[in-house]
Amino acid sequence: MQTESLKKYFKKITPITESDLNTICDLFKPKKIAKGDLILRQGTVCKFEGFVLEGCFRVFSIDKSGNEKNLYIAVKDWWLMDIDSFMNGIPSQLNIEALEDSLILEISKSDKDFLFEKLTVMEKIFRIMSQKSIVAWQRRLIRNHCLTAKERYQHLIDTYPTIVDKLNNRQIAKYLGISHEFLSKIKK
Amino acid sequence: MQTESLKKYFKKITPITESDLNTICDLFKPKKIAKGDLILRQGTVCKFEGFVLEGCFRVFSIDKSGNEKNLYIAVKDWWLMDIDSFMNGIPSQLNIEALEDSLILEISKSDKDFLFEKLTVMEKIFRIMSQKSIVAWQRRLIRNHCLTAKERYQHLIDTYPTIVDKLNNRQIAKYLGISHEFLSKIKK
DNA sequence: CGCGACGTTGATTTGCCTCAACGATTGTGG
DNA sequence: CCACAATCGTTGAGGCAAATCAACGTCGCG
Repeated sequence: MQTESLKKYFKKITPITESDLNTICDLFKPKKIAKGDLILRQGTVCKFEGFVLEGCFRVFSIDKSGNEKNLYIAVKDWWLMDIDSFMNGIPSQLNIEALEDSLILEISKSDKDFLFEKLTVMEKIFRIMSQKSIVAWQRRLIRNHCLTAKERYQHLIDTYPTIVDKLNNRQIAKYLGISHEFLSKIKK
Repeated sequence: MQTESLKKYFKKITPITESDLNTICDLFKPKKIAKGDLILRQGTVCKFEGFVLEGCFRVFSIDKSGNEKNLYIAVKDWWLMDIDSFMNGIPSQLNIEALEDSLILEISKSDKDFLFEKLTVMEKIFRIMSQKSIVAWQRRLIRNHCLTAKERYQHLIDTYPTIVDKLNNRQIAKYLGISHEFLSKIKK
């Protein structure tokens, strides 16, 4: 089953019955995305929440000078969405682009809201996921303040070697918040 | 009642019965903190979650060079804790210091876990709170990448004028991630 | 009064950016 | 399968944002 890794993912978060697991995962629909496709464009409303099964995406924003910044890179077992846009139905400030041919599981807002109403375990799962996410964002912010570009690059390699392998220098630079020329100089 | 603003806070997040509200808020205990007190020290386990009623705190970490970075400033209606340490019982990497004589509402881990088991609405409240928090952290990270120190300072003044009023230049600089000398130069 | 914390200012240094050039790699249409 | 364009990685020169270090005046407080 395509939902197998999603089920595994949920089971790691909290104990859950097989029945609940099926109810939840049945509403996630598989979707193939071709390399280069934008599945979310800033200014539009994010109508889906995606779980990556295969492939690689970048979630990025474009500032007023036209520079792209990668907020995060999503590979297997990562989530894709603009939370603010999805939750509140407002225009997104983020873009999501497939960096490879990819496969995701997608759920619509109405289906997700339905699950929140029907299954109490849904709230627990997403509460715990969200709290873990906050920790990660806080740590990343601290790293951005305390570490030099070189140290941040080293940390990235140490922490996510498999992600780094999938990215070219320009995407890595956009993630680290530096120019790709400077990244090239760092690597020596 | 001292829990009045906490109740108001929860009601804004999601509809909730008065009974549930009382069950939850009864387990939050008021606590006075004197200016300068450290209510959490890095290396120790965070055993509480705090909601600020009055006063002002800074949540900060100290890097290997001994530099302090303010992760955030908490005033009325903000939360105090190291989520990772509190959730998982591991040593904290954060410090929390009162910048003024303050008053908070505190709940212990066991009382909070009790509420999660007893009231399903608890999960919803903290799930929504956490998701809002993620949005804020993501935006802050983007600002740190895209904006200059001057622009970040201007954004801080525009967004949280009342917080800026409570802080001296050194604490503001530690929040913005710049030196206090440079902040002084920016302000002209 | 005297001390320590704070704010300011200047001189110097450094981390990183911008711009430009060039070779290497990849992708694509004929 | 090749030719060509487009994208990418590297390198260098020059510039700017911000850090560092040091000095000095101010203020609040014991």
